[in-house]
This record gives sequence, C-alpha cells and structure tokens, in this order.
Amino acid sequence: MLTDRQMRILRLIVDDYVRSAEPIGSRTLSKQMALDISAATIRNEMADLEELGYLEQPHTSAGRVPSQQGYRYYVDNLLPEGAALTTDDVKGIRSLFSERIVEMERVAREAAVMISDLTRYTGVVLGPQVYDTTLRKLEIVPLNERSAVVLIVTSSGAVQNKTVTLPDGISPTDVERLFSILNHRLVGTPMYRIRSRVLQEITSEIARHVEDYEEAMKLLDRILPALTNEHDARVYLGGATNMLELPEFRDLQKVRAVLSWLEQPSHVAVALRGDERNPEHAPGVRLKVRIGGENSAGMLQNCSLITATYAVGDLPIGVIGVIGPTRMEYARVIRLMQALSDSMTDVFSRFYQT
Amino acid sequence: MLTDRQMRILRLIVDDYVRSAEPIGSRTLSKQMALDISAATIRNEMADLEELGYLEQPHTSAGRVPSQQGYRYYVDNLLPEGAALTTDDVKGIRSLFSERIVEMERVAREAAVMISDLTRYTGVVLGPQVYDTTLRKLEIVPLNERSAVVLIVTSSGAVQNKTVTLPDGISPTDVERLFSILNHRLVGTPMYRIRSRVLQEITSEIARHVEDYEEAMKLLDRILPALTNEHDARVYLGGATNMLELPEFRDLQKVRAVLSWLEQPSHVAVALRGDERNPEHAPGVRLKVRIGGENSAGMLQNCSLITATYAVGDLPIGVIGVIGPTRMEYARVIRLMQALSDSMTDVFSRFYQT
DNA sequence: TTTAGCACTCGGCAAGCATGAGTGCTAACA
DNA sequence: TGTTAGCACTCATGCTTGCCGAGTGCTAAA
Repeated sequence: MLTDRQMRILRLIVDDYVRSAEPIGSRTLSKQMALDISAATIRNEMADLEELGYLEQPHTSAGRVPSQQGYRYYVDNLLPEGAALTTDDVKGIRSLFSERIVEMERVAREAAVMISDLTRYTGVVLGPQVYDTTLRKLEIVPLNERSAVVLIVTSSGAVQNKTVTLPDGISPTDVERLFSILNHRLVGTPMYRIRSRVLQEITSEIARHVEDYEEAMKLLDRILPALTNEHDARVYLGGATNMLELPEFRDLQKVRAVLSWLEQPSHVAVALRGDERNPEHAPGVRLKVRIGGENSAGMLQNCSLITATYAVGDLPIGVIGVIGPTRMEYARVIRLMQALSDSMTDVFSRFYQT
Repeated sequence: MLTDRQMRILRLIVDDYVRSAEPIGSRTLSKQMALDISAATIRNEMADLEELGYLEQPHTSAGRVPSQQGYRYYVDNLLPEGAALTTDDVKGIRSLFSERIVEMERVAREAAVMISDLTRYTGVVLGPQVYDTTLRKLEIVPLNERSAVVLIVTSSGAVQNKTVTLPDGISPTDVERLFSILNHRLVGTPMYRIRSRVLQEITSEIARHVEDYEEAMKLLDRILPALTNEHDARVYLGGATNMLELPEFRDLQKVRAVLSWLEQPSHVAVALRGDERNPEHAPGVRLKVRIGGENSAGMLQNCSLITATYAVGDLPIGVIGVIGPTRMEYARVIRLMQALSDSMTDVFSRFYQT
C-alpha cells in the first residue's frame, strides 16, 4: 500500500515523464512540486518506490522513470477524475457523423485517422464484423457470358461482393432459379449457419427445380465460400508515422519493428481482439488498457494499447484502439476512446438496430 | 555523345552503386573491371563523365555516384536487353491469379504486396477505376424502417454500396417503383452521364408513377451522389517499411517525410496517375520511369517511381507502381512491372471484357 | 522524520587524432 | 595522343580522451 505522499510523487513523475520523455530527478521534482518537500526526502521516497517496483532507473545517476507496474498503478488508481474532453475533441468526434450517409465501413476508416489526429499516436480500428447477423439479400448480377458479381447483404448493412466465373454450361434461367431458391430459403438465416443449411436442406430443393443440377451445384460451390467466409478482418490504420515523432522511437530498429508489425493486418487484428477468453474480458468491459509487456505481441513491449469496443445495441461489432508509447497520456486518451466508442455505438444502434 | 568506353564505365558504376550504395572509386572499378584499364585512365574518364553531368561526387575525395541524368541515360540506353525474369518472379506473378474467383479489387491489393515482396521496395497500386463503364444494376435492400443499403454494380464488376437513411414518410411501394424506374432507364448508361440523364429525363417519369413525389425525390437526392461520385481512388500499399532498410533512408527525417507522404492516398494517387496531359504520356505508353527530381512530388526527390498501367482490353483502368530509391535495380524492376501489368491486363480482359 | 552536504557515477558531447579511400595533377611512357 | 605510375592533398569516419552536469546514496545534523 502506498502512502499518500508516495502516490502524489508517483503521479507527478508519470505526468512529468509523459510530457518530457526524460527521467525525472529528485531536484527537479522538488522544485516544481506544489507542496514543499526537499529533494533529499524525495530521493528517499523514490528509492522506496523503486524497491516496490513502481519506478526504475535507466542507469545509476539518471533520474527515475515509471516502470510498467508504475503505469499500471497510475491507470488504476491515480487518473485525474474530472476534466472532461476539450471542445475540440468533441467537435472532432461529432464531425465523424455529420453526413447523411452513415456507412459503418467508412466511419471505421475515418475513425482511425481521427484517433491519430486527436492523440498524435497511432489509431487502429477493427472494422465492423457481425457474427450473428443474418442474411438479408443475395443477388447475382451477370457481367458477361463468363462472369458475374455476387452480392451479399447482411442485416447489419454490411455488403460483400465477389466476382465469380460462371460454369460453362449453365443457363441464365437456372442461375435465376438457384438464386431465387437461395433467397427464399436463406434470408433471415444467421450467417454462420448458412453452410450447414445449404448442405442439409437446400440441395434437394435445387435438384427439384433446376434443369442442370450438376452445373448449378458447381456455381453454388463457388459462391459458398464467399457466403460463409467470415468477412476477413479489415484493419484500418491512421497516423502510423506519428510513431516516428516520438523520442522513444529514435532508433531505426525499433521503428522498423513496430511499423512492419503494423503493416500486417492480421497482427493488428489479433492484438485488437485481445484474448477473448481472458478473465479481464468480462462482459460489459468495453475499455481495456494494456501496458507494455501486458501485450502479447512482442513488438508492443514498449507500447501501450488502449482499446474500446463499439456495438450495435448490446452486440459488440468492432474495436477501436490507440497504439502509443507506454509513456502515454492515459487520462486524455482513455476519455477520448470512451467518448468515441460511445458515439459510434450510439449512432450505429440508431441506424442499424432491427 | 558518349564513347563506348564511357558507356561501359557508366554502366559499371550504376550497377555497382545499385548493389553497394557506396560511391565508386577509380581503383575499385579498375580492379573488378573485365577489360584492363588502369585506375588513372578511369579517373580521367570519370572526370569527363562528371563534367558532362552523368556522375557526381558527394564530396571531394569520395568516389563517384550516378547523377539523375546518369540514371536517365542508363535507363534509356544501357539497360541489359536479354535476361528474362527468374522463375521465382514468374511464379509470384502467377500466384496472384491462381484462384477461381478473380476479383479486381483483391488482385489490386495483393499486387501491391507482391510487388514489394519481389522488389524489396514499396509497391503501390491504384485500384481499377473505369471511367466509361456503364451502370449494370441498381438495387436497394432495406435494413429496417429507417435505413437501407443501395448497391451499384457497373459493367466492370465494381460494386459500390452506400447506406442511406430513408425519408420518413416514404412508402415501400414508392421505393420499389423508384428503383424500378431507375433500373429501367439507367442500366446501360455510362456512369458519367447518369446525373444529367436523371435530372433531364427521369424526374418527370418519377412524378408520373410514384405516389409521394416529394419523398421519392428526397431519397433520389440522397443516392445520387453515391451514383455519380466517381469511385474515390483506392490506393493500395505494400511494404512501405521496406524503405527503412535502405541506407539512403538512415535519416529519420527522410523516412518520416516519405512515409507520411505515402500515408496520404491522395498524394500517391496523383503521383501514380502522373500528368496525363504530359507529352510523355503518349497513347500506348504503358510504362513510365520517373527518376528523382523528375517526380512532381517533392517528397520523391530521392526516389524513383516506375509505373505501368493495366487495362481491360484497350482501356487502361489502373496503375501499378514501385517506389524505391533512385539507386534502383531498374532492369529487373522494369521487366517485373511489365510482366505484371501484362498479366493483369490479360486476366482482367478475359474476365471482364464485354 | 526531514534536511543539508559531500563524494561518486555515468551518459553525452566536443576536441583531437589516426586511418584509409579517393582524388587531381604532373611527368614519363608506348 | 592516349595511357599509366607516382605523389601530395582532401575529407569522412571512427576512436580515444577529457570535461560537464545532472543525479544518486550515504552520513550527520536539525
């Protein structure tokens, strides 16, 4: 248990270090500290805090720097409570939804850029992905004799399109019939059940209604993956180069490690989703702060990741996040993410909830 | 006019510098040079080449480095002719099209990554954009009482979707009628003519057939931008972090400049499209090499950009490109881009040409 | 418990120095 | 006239050295 004074000192060190990125010495601290304690006393307290694991020294005779545990304590216990968002921040968030056309995908993409603009860190968004949406409409639009576009619309308003080659022998009427059957039988089916329903119930019906069963099944085979493929994770980045401005990444090696990690959407997706089986992922927890080594991704040892889910109604459909140095403006960023995720949830729920 | 020997020397310098990234001295060159000329002679030739503007010295008493003009001469006159692509390269290109489902958008995205993998530079692709495609299908799928998804399919197989808010008072029947009219009258119309046709010819027909003209027009107003908006340029990047491996970008400032330039799709799109009014953009010219300062973008002063268009039939629909240092493996990259653009054109033409 | 004083530590920076690759010039050579 | 060898000179690079200053831990006094 930390004493009151230790908490005050820890908070000051974190705040100062976040601002300056330089180790804080006892002397400096004693000067700028409101309450008057001498440098020597602070030295003693600092030594204690270090022993407890909240601070560390880059090397002897440098100032102290918060340790991972120190940041954790700060986030859990020392965050300044009040202090709402600035009006600029609020304006930024509002501007995301100013248009008449609210398209999830686009909001997600722009949210990433907005996060990076407002925080000067890297914004990261996992596009909306609705696991138990249902099929709303299935459509095929022929392009020429050999190919066609298949459109899949889900109840959440997500649209997928796939270009397919038509089997050589198939007749337009059969294509039409096939899709009419599929629509008739599958609309309203949850996406994840489509594959089994097709295989179990629908093939026989197809056999009854189309002329050339062989060819129809060939076509079905080609569109089935598109239908059941969970929409691959779309990851949107914003301001990845902001990393380059940070003093902790003055080293080219580190920059490269982080940037090429960011370049792989699958990496980012995994990090954003987090371990969903994790106890910390209790239901109702929307916001997560993972500091340094708490991240499973090795590349993020020196980074903190703050994520928040956004939802339609009660159903989380995606994740927004910020990647920055462990030396992050936690208070502000947390509030920002909270506000943004709330806004997105709000708007999406209004538009898409059935 | 360069003498034969000068050309040989220039070629050797470029080749060597591309490999080593270090200024070439006369001594080094005379050793590795097949034909036996002494260092002193080479020094004289180099001095001449420098005077002519093909070489430059980073500082007195360093070796020589090709100048922009030197690279230009190399690309125009000294490219080794034969030397086909390696089998690995060919395999890479093939793998792009291995799947049954050939979706332009996806091929474009993956092409960017592939270019970067094969070249170790940065791959850059401008997604397919077909200016004089025609409308193939217009569809609206309601999501709930308040919103719907509008699908737009063009003759090239590109699909756009926009989520719209339905005007409050509109009846489902009116929506259906509106779309039936639009489809009936607009399918087959070139995209760029849609706006004018709607305004000139179709509003009157709508007035005749729907019950609530006011509301129908409100809805039409909302979808019209989506229809006529030229599909905004989609830019795909691959291997942007490859830049970090290059010795010319050991300086953080330069890295930042280039990477944040790359982060702005609009910048990249402009560079890729190039000045289409440029004399160099003669019809039939598919491949362009822009070296250093030949790029209009200031950020690319130290870079070379090699672009090639891909097409459906004779109609160019997009651009692939490589951004690398001026010290680029021109021969290989040029062949690669040529091969890739040919393949893409080939496959797309087979699938999408009407 | 707090404070002042003191010796000690260590990173960072600048100056000085040696090294070596490379040049231009001149003079001799084929 | 073109080619080569030799020589003095230049300059980036890397290493060593020494100094500075911020900061610490410890001890002794308040």
